[in-house]
Amino acid sequence: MKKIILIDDHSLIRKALAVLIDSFADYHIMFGAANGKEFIEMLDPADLPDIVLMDISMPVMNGYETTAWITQNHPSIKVIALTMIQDERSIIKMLQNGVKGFVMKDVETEDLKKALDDVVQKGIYINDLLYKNLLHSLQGNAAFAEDDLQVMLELSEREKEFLRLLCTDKSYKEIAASMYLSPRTIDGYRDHLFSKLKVASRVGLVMFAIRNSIAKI
Amino acid sequence: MKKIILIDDHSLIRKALAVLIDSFADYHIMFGAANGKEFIEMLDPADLPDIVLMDISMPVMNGYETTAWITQNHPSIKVIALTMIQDERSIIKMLQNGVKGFVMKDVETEDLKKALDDVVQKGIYINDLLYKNLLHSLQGNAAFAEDDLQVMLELSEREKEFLRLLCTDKSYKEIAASMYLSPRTIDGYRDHLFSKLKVASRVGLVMFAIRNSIAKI
DNA sequence: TAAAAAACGGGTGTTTTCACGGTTTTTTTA
DNA sequence: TAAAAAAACCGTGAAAACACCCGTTTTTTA
Repeated sequence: MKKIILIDDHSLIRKALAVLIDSFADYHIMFGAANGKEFIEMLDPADLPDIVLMDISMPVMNGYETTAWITQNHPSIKVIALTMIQDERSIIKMLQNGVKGFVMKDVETEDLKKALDDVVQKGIYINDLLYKNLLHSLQGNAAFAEDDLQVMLELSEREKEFLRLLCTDKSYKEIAASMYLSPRTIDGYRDHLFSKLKVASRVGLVMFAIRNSIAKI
Repeated sequence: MKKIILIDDHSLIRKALAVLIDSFADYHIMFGAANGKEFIEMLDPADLPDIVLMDISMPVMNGYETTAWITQNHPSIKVIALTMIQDERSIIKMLQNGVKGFVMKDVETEDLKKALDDVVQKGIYINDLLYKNLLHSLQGNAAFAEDDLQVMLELSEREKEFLRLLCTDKSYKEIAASMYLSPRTIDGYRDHLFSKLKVASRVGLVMFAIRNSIAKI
């Protein structure tokens, strides 16, 4: 009997997947969490799961960060990513953080079962050539934002929100209004990020936000 | 005997591909061009090729623009894209512009032959599941920069060069120095692009450049 | 070859951004 | 629960960005 934890901010999806997976003979759901932070709080180090099914985009602590944390702290846990979209950058970033498989959210029951079985038996699940290609192209591709990863993990939600707003035509004054903060505070955010991200202008911050998918293109 | 034209700014690649393709029994190269502009100038409307093998990144008139022109003006010509990288956005944009197949530049001889045969016989060449997936995801994906395409085609090389430089920490003064222009001229470029791209700040220009792959992330 | 368009350079003034110096309040954590 | 860390806040002045006006030269096109 393999133990599974679900992490997804949509409770409906958690519920549906829980029912589905509990119907499989060899698997049962330990619990579900709405995001990485909640997961870490609920996790009992004395009773670890075999597999974590993880959504990528979540508030508070997203799939990248949570996968990185699991790989770091509990490498025996296998992470399978739940994705809606087949975005190359997301997939590559999840692979870099140690994910062992991908399952589309609109997947058929058998495919989900196969993903679980494969990860248990082979340690990895590749559902089609797309990921093989990506995996392959990843190896020959050194031009990735490796350096950014550590910095990314140190950003607060408020800072990420600020970075998203930077990627618009808004002035700092307007951004301050959007965030219900004084323009002076925004100045502090900016100056702080300048030194944290080692850039010297708003454009530098924008480029960082884009590179790391904090802001949508 | 099918007629082929090669468009690639690297003359060595043109040469190599020409020799290779001329060795195939059923194909011969009409001529090669270094970019889209040169191709259009050399093209004889009374003697059109069956297939154009097109590089994506070229100076003066790139693969997107040239493919769009061909699809518009000579829809009977089948375009096969020559790519070095499997970048999702590039592929989607080429598909949107009417490309009929993709061939990696480091492809095996047989694969190139098969691409040509498939495009002649079936009208399309899909070398693996990657592109099937992309094609599929394209249909369900409305969130694409359709509106930008027309504007993109109206940008001069100098403007694109300027947009690339905008995506850095450089000030306008430094950009002017890089382009060997007066800061006043740069001001003009900026103001002109503001109205052309309907944005009101440097960040707006940067976002446009990123969206349309003018600047690399 | 005249007209149109694109590229280039300029002046002036306002607004925004950035650098540098800080303080106070809230939240974490040892 | 006290100390440390973080988040929020602020003033000033110089530098950069932006808005709006303008003319000249080169290239394209009709």
